[in-house]
Amino acid sequence: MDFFYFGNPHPSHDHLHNMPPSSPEIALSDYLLLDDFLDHHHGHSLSSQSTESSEKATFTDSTHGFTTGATSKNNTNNNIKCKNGISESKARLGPRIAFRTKSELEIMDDGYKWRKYGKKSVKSNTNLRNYYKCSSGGCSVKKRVERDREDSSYVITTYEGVHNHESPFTTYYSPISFLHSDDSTCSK
DNA sequence: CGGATTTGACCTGCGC
DNA sequence: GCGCAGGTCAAATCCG
Repeated sequence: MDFFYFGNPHPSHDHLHNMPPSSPEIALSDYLLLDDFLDHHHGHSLSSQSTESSEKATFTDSTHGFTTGATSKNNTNNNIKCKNGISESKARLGPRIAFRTKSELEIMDDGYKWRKYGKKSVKSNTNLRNYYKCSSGGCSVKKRVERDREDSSYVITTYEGVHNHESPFTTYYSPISFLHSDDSTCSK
């Protein structure tokens, strides 16, 4: 089981900077560290497992690896597709990371460009689940976005895989600079 | 017109 | 083997 302190500042900062002036307040509230955990607990337990006091997340090297590693690419290349490519989806793309965000918006700009490829209602959650793929060529990272079953004001975002490219966001915001700066000092 | 989104169909895995 | 649930595909549609 992979453990990650999911404290990558990119999602929150980028999101906040890209919010329109009229957007409702959004606060990162819960970071969920999971891999196989997700397979057994689904959305319902996710919310109950999360902690309300985890606003301060730790930014670690593993998080950096999350953005720059190449394992997902290798996995994809080595995988043998069935005729419609579904087997690719069954192979693990890499670490799976989920976090819960209090937001009225489901789409959070995390610095990457995502293409929506599916929407589904699932039994474990009365809300619809949206499926996204990274739209960067050769990058097979996926994410699922769904509203918390018990509290629809929260959005559960699950990332699966590792980006094999830099976020376009890093052109303007270096991770290093984030590590050494206050939140309040972030600006474009 | 090209890229993004929608949505029904299809596929796979799993439990019974 | 069958049915269900979750995940993905791809044609149709939308939108800038």
